[in-house]
Amino acid sequence: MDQARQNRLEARARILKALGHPSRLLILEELATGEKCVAELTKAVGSDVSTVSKHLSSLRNVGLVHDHRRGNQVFYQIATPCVLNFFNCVESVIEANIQQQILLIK
Amino acid sequence: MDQARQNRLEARARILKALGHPSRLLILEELATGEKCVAELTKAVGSDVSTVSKHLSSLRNVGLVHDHRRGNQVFYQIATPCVLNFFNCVESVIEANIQQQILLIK
DNA sequence: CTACTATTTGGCAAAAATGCCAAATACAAT
DNA sequence: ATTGTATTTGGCATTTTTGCCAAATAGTAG
Repeated sequence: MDQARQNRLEARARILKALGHPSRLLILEELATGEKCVAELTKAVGSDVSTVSKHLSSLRNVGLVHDHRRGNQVFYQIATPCVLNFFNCVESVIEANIQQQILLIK
Repeated sequence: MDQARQNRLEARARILKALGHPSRLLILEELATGEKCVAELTKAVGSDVSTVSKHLSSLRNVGLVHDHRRGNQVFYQIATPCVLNFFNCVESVIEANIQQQILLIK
């Protein structure tokens, strides 16, 4: 496999891996309606604030969200609207699974 | 957070997690042109056949691919065409990253 | 049945991800 | 400067993922 293809696949995988966690998906859903600060997201997720902060770092590191400080709080927002297309893509796979009785809920 | 939402997020995360590995993305790309047997995919990936077999299990377990045996080989195919939409989604995020100089290649 | 090819599974060690607490940092207000 | 609130980082234990080898299983052919 050539190096360019390898790099491209790794870049894609990094983004998808960042999406592969329920809390991080929840965060993106919360941000879909507009920017939110860490405290708000922490409340929505229900984990320790340090845990949520690290999830946010994961999302930021692959360019899925942006952040900016206002006063002493940090607000996160979805980086590009197209991120939300993921949900449609995933949902159609889940739909197909249901019809084929592949249960993803464990 | 209500249980239904939690379940939905976990189902989505499971699919995205399965997509979060370069070899598994390569496999899906290979399958985009039509079904292939394990040996062919193993050659494309370049890992041990047992490793590739486990990657294929991951993809099958979340309903991204189907398999069927013909003779003594097993052929894999993409389960639903919409899976390929993922690549477009990811690519648009990568594009945005490049413009903002977030490098995903390490 | 035996030999052969193709694939999967078990087992294991190494690596990465997860989530908490405690400590550090950033900023605001007094 | 000190205190208080908001967020991030360090450290660490636990869990999960990864990838190889060896062994088991599935099927074909002689």
